[in-house]
Amino acid sequence: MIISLQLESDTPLYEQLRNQIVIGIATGELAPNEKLPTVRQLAEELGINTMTVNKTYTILKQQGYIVIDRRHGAKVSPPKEDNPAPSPQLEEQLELLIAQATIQGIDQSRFQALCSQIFAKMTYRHS
Amino acid sequence: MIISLQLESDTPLYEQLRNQIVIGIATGELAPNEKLPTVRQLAEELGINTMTVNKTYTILKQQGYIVIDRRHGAKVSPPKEDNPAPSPQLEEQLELLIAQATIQGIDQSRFQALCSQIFAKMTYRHS
Amino acid sequence: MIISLQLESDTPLYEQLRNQIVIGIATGELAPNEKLPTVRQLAEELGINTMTVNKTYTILKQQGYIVIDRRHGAKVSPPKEDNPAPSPQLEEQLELLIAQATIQGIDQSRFQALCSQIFAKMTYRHS
Amino acid sequence: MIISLQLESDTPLYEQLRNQIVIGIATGELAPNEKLPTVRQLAEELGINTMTVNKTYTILKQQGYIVIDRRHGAKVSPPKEDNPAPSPQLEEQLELLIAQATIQGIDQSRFQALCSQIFAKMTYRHS
DNA sequence: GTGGTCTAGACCACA
DNA sequence: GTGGTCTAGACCACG
Repeated sequence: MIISLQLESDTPLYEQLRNQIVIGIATGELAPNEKLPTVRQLAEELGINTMTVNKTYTILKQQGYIVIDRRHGAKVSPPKEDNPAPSPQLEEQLELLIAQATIQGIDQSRFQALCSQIFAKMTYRHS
Repeated sequence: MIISLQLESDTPLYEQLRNQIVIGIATGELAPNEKLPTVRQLAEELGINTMTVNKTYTILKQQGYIVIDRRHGAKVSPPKEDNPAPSPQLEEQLELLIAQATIQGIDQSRFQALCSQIFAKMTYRHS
Repeated sequence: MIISLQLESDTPLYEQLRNQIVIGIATGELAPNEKLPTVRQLAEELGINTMTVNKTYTILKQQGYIVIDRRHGAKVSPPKEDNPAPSPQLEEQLELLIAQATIQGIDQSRFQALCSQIFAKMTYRHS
Repeated sequence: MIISLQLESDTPLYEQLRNQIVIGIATGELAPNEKLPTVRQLAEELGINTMTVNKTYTILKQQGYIVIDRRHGAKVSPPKEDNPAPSPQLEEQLELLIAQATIQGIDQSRFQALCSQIFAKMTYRHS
């Protein structure tokens, strides 16, 4: 999996990293129960500090995306059951996103098409 | 227009303010070419520092949501022509949002329904 | 409020600190909405690193014990409503504690007396 | 006796194992002077490293819960005489637990009821 | 060899 | 002046 960090960005490194891993999980590039690279490996590979990677892993663990097995390191969490109730934060963020899209001149059908296109990339399976 | 800030939130005040104004524009609560309160008025009304409001206005201007006329203060930008090409940032944010939704167990149809629901809320206020 | 850390202990510093602050809140030594010392102050006072204190504050914030206001630093959270449903972890920890007490030869009435004694120290108020 | 370990838990394996054995002793599931399985047996049964089990036994011995006889292996210690003086660690842990409960909004009567409930569960298994 | 903890010191974002 | 982020490098706990 390819990860690219922008050092000049205003979003912190640990958050950029977290986001890319989350997307990796959703697209299936990182399969459920797949082992993630060790903190040190990833830190060296990305040219950043181990503690930054460590923080990312801690957050991903807290948010339930990964699981840390003391014997084998970090693994992707097994998939969740279907949950039809979206979290309030998700709704809030989506509302803001739709507001911005609307002002940009993107109407509903265009937006829904964009969603479909992104969903097509996500091959996440609930096996 | 009612603006409520959470002083204890993780998102900075200037960003909360920016987001609420963006939503206000999208819903039509703030009409195109409508005059916004002055920095000082808004700061006092919200009980926050003028520099914070100033930063918000600067960002909104940079992002094209408002125009600042030295003589008449800040105004909401005129509406954009229909633009079928979404900005890269929008796509990126939407991708992350959809990734998180997918992992939460929300499937495409459920997500699209949520979008429709939010669009309906906006259009309703609009008219 | 007096805080004493044991550097030789096997419980990490940030956890010792977290525990003592929690007890401080419960006893009322730290009142609701009271301002906590800044990260730097506390770090210097205790002779430890700022990041250690920072980690403690982050955890306390995540667990809802404190709230971080960007303008004024960290504050004790306002008191919770009465909640008669104990968390599963609390039950689990209490079960282990009671098991150990039982093996030590402490019977139920003695244990309950000990609880009463500790409760007497807690002057926490739901104002 | 059934022992279930969570490999992904924050609490180390040797500690999980130690806790479950302590509870087993308190409930009477493991009777005084009962022989425990050998380190190798238990390790194989649980699918973990022998060093982990070894560490658990060492700790249990240090804390007086078991005695290790080189000829006959590990046995549960004989019951203690009634000892009305709780250990300082116990008090400390209980204080922290009660502090957390208090802040959660659980009052004394509710907490005492919870204690009674747990004592009842233990005594029930005991008899 | 893994992640967890801690340090000393630096710079930045926020208000 | 506050907390947030990041670094380089060290040591420890766990298995």
